[in-house]
Amino acid sequence: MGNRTTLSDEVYEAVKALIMDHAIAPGARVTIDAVSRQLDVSPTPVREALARLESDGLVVKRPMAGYTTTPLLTPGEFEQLFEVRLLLECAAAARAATQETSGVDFPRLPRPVADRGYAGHAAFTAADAAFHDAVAVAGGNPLLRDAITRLHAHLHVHRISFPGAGTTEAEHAAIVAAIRSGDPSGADSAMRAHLEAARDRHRLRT
Amino acid sequence: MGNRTTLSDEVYEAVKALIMDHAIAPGARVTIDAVSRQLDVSPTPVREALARLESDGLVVKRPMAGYTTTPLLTPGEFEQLFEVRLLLECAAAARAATQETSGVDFPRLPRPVADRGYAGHAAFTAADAAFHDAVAVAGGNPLLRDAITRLHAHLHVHRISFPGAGTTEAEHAAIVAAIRSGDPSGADSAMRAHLEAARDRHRLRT
DNA sequence: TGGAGCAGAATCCTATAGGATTCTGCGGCG
DNA sequence: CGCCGCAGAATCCTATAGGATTCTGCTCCA
Repeated sequence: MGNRTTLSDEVYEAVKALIMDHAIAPGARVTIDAVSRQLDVSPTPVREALARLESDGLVVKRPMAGYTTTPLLTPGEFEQLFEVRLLLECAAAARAATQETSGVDFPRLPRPVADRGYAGHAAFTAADAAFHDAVAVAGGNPLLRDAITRLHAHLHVHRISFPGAGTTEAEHAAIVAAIRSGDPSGADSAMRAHLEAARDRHRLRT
Repeated sequence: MGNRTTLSDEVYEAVKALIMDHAIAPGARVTIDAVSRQLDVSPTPVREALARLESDGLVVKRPMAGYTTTPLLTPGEFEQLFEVRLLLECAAAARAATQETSGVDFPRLPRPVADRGYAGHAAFTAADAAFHDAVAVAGGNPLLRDAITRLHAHLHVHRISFPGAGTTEAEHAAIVAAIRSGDPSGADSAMRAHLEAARDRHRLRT
């Protein structure tokens, strides 16, 4: 079949989802055989997927002793993550305001209706990640976007604290408005305000 | 034997060196079998190493069609890279000036002797990378340091243009002086001046 | 009681084999 | 002359097997 996706890629996504869903506890061992049995594939693609996840910083390898998931972000690392996000994402938003973005679609968030359980939270996280990625792309600097992507900010934040809806959508709208009106410093400020508010929202729960 | 390094890691470093040395041309195909024969290992660890290199952005995978090295940076991407470096490394230098760094060793560059051979250039690149990494570490934000590392800036620059010694050592000394005297804005400026000068030096040769 | 030592089991690491897919060169046709 | 289709070869992807290393639990001794 003209399947354009390889088994290694599917395993990669599956294991990433397992980590995100807390199906694998933070700091727990990830045995290759266990994953291969659970997903009913051979160890080879699992090994390949774990190698990539290690580069992503989601698991760590100890030679001859297997992989373990990275522990949750400490409060200090949480602050460090947002410090880097402020650096990169504010710059991307400011750049986006100088670009032609009339045809760009900035995804909206799902309505923060009453708790839909885990699935709802996961969908919210995914939509928020999509919005931030859209801003990064609109910045027009692919290397900057890659640097933002490799932070895996949403994944790490999701692991420690399921996002609260709050006023996120309004903050997003303010960012989009500043970008579309061609106001770089306004976009920078709006993104900064949004990230600092999000940081405070999540910080409350730790 | 208590060998603390696994074959996959050695292959990873070996292939990275091959790319850096232009032993594998930019944009050329990297066949798993060829690498495994050349290094005299089985394809499995090669596959694992290439998966990691793909996460690093040094090779790209096309499903069912193998890996190819990433092409050289275009002039546009070169500018984008330095834009991100300015964002991250200036912030790291400024942070370093607020930290206790009396015991930190900032590596010096090798004397820019008339050695025009490849080994000399490679040593210069390695020493320059070590200096910039030391500044990133001194910044005290491990996540910021990781973001800088993942840019693989020195590797990409080395591929397109062997570094010219120039006045690099003097610029480095200015950065160290600002950091040690606890002057964040001075460190930021010094790093900015250094990166912009380096950018211009390399830009001349493209 | 607490720590060192050892045997068994589990796991990892590497090598090899077989089916599926893609790439390449050549001939035929418009 | 240029484009399409096809067969052979090369390559990739996955599965399985065997040797090497680490982890675990128990026993023994100070």
